Amino acid sequence: MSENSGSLLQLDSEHIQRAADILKTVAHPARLRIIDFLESGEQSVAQICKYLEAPQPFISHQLNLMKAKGILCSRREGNQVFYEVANRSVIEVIYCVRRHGHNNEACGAVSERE
Amino acid sequence: MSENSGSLLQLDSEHIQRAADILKTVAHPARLRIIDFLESGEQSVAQICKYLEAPQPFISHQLNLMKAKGILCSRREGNQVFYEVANRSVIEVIYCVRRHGHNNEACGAVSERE
DNA sequence: TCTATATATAGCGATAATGACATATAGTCA
DNA sequence: TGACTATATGTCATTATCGCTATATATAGA
Repeated sequence: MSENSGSLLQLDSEHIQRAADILKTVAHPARLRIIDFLESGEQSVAQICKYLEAPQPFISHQLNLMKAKGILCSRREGNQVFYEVANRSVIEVIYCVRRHGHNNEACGAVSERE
Repeated sequence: MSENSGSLLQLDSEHIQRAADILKTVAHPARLRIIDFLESGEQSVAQICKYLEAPQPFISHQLNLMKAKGILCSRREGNQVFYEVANRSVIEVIYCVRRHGHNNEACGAVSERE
């Protein structure tokens, strides 16, 4: 009855849309590096800026994007704001992609042409 | 010395870029559904079109995008072309995202506002 | 209150992704 | 060869994303 008959991942359209949304948000070099940096624990905006060597408004924007998607959460302490990864499973996603990269390097599966 | 000191995921800029690229390609409802559909094995373009109820040029475009990134691979048989997932780790990525979705549903971590 | 610091938001031009459509190519069979 | 089926490609308007700059807000301390 459902549109996903035959789907082993059991993704209905709602889950699909949500998954695409999360993935799209993570699929950005700066945001990946931020998540990577936060993997070891929370960091202030200033520390993240320093680590990525990027302007503060840019970082703030990326942080807010990820926070809006529930990927990060934040905590204010004085006039600093600390961000951390809200859900470890996002880290897992990146691990998977990294593993994918390695597998592909190994077998040279990147074929741009036929 | 490297730019990723402190990074536990050990992603250098090359890997970061590649990971972002893969994720960006996967981060699309139609492409997610295609991967989902192909999870159980190869399918022809026509079968994928039927499953997604989408026009053939649209599906072909999505398939070619994913093939170019090494996510899918294809095989011609007569005048049909069969596509399959080139690397199981992409499936893992989707599993992770799905798990992420579930975790977030459970704890209601999606906070659009402060 | 004023000032300094830390962070967030708004506006904008450039660029890229999306999806629809028309058309081209490849293979099969008569 | 020609007709037919299956798939791929090109064009294009719309929309979304990107990253920069200027500015706004929030907090702390004097």
